[in-house]
Amino acid sequence: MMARFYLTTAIDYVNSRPHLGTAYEKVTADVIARYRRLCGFSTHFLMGNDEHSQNVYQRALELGLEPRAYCDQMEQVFRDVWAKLAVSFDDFIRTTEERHRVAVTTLVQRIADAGDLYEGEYEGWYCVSCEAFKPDKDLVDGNCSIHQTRPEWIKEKNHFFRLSKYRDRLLQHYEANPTFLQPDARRNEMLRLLEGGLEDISVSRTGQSWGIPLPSDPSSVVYVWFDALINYIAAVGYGTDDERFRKWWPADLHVVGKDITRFHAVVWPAMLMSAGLALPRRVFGHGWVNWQGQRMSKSLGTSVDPLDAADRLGPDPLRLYLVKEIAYGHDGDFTWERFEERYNADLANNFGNLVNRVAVMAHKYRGGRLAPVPGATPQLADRAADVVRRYQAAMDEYQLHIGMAAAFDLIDATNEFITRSEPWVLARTPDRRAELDQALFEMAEAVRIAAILLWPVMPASCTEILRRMGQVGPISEIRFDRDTAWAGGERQIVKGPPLWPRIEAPGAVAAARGGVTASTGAGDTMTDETEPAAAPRVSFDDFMRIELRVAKVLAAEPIPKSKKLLKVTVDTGSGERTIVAGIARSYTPETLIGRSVVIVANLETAKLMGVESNGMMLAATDPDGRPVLLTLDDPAAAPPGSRVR
RNA sequence: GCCGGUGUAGCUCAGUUGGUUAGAGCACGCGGCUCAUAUCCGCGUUGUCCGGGGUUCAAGUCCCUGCACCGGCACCA
Repeated sequence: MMARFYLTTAIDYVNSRPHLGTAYEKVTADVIARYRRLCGFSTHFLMGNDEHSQNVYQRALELGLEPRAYCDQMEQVFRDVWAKLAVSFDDFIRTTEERHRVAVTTLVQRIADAGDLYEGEYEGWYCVSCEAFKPDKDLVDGNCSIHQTRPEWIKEKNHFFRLSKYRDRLLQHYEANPTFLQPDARRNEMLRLLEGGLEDISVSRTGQSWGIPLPSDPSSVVYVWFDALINYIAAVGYGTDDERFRKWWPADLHVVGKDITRFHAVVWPAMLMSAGLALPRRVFGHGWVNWQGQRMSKSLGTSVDPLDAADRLGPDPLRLYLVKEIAYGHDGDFTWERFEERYNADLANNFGNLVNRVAVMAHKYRGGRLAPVPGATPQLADRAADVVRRYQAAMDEYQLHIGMAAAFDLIDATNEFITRSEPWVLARTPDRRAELDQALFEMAEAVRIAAILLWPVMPASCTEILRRMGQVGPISEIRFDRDTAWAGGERQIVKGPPLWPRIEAPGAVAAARGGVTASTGAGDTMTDETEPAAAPRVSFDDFMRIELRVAKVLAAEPIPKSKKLLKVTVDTGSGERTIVAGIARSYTPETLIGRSVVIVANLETAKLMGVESNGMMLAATDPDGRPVLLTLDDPAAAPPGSRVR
């Protein structure tokens, strides 16, 4: 039986479209999946969407849609992005699917049967003003530290999972399986957490309909996190197809963001232990990709920008950047400057130029037909074998960036080899014919091997390079072990246009991207690029429910102990009111006084740092995340109270 | 304030379980080649590995501590 490999990524919330950070996770997982397939594993690569979130429910309601319909639209948005990035998942699961419902119901029942689910009450001090339970540490003399009021002792019915029961077994598992959670920094974090002890966790929510009912208490739904994790077994037939489940479970690898490793490396294994199921073999917590130095934000439309590199240059250069330039497991950064630098250095100057010069020489000197000289000792073969070995060792341990570096070592070695062997000199010397034959063959052979190594990252480009290097037969028949070995045999080299033309002007891709956005308006739709077509518009009536008004700042003062908040008193035309605004990073109180601003006048009140805020000041967010206040073109013309629309 | 992360060449970053003389790419300087997308190859310059203390035969790496910067939350709903 063929060895099998099952890997998953986190399923994504659908309340915003995918951004570079999400794409990073999928691309790296895709590279692993493609590498495994190349190695001959029967591979199952799962992705999907997480739809049972209250945010999703709310978002759908705001848009006037059935939640399911909203999720249908978002699924297409996600699939389109994944297609654009050449992400080759084998299955795409949604938590609203029947197979998922069955799996959740079955697993929760198994956990209940094991005695690990109990009905309890969540109780604690509840501060009404904060609308939150307050841990003891947040109480000062029994009062809420923020509101100075005595909180209420409240009990709320809930179903709990006996997570605490599994602490020792989890520790043992970590002990026995040092690579269960990678990288080590994540593992150490979890060990510390486990050593500190675990508390049982609430796994149900009452009063909600959007979710999967708890078998034992249909008035509750399974908490979205508990629900979501189960997708990994639901997708391979748990509760619906035993044979399929036996084939694929346990997963070989869960690729997840470092922020949710706890769920995957503690909660999820405990759930599986409770249900008597095998644990995933490994969890990998990858880092963040920042954009121009700042953290990706789901709410920033601009955050999808780097994905447009895939529109302009195809997915491969972006994929290479993400995999090669960011140490897997660490945080990384995407900037256009660096992207263009890497593109020119690695792709245009090195790999692309190498492919081109080899093909051109093959044709110029030998009409494209190359073959090794019988009995000749290849000079590049050892180097290639060493690279393949290092590449494989790195990739098997998910050290993707090291694998990439190894592959590029072979490219460097080939460029060096060409300089050393000087084919153009050999070509001028008739009695060195055999040397030229051998040299031309070797460089083509090295490029062929490099193209296989880089194929998981740049599938389209490398398929084309393999074709040019004389590969016959489909890529799917290439097998890593056999086909990365130094080969002989005659082959026909094919010429072609440069794969990666140099980006000449600094900032060209980023700038061109802006131009493209503007010119694609030719589709004469009014669609805003930054909002997915699937996010329908709010109605005019809905918009008019938001009361925007001009207000004039009368006074402003910092709020003690707060970094971002200012307490601002404004004149709304019909009186004064206090607004707490998170603008202290950009504005000092003095600069605000006398200024006309735009406020949301009918926003529900909120208490922030003990100050009641009655409204919201509108501000844009600059690329560094700092607020920039909206001001009026002619403040004198629109007195406080003027409606904004 | 709490939690987490980072600090290595001018810039962006690698540095395996502690182990010789601390690396790569870009940039810069010099030289070479002409098959190639003005590409490639060779040589070269720049380091208080943030500071201080400790463990060790040996510390960029481990421990303690200080500083700086970043992020998340507390608080921008």
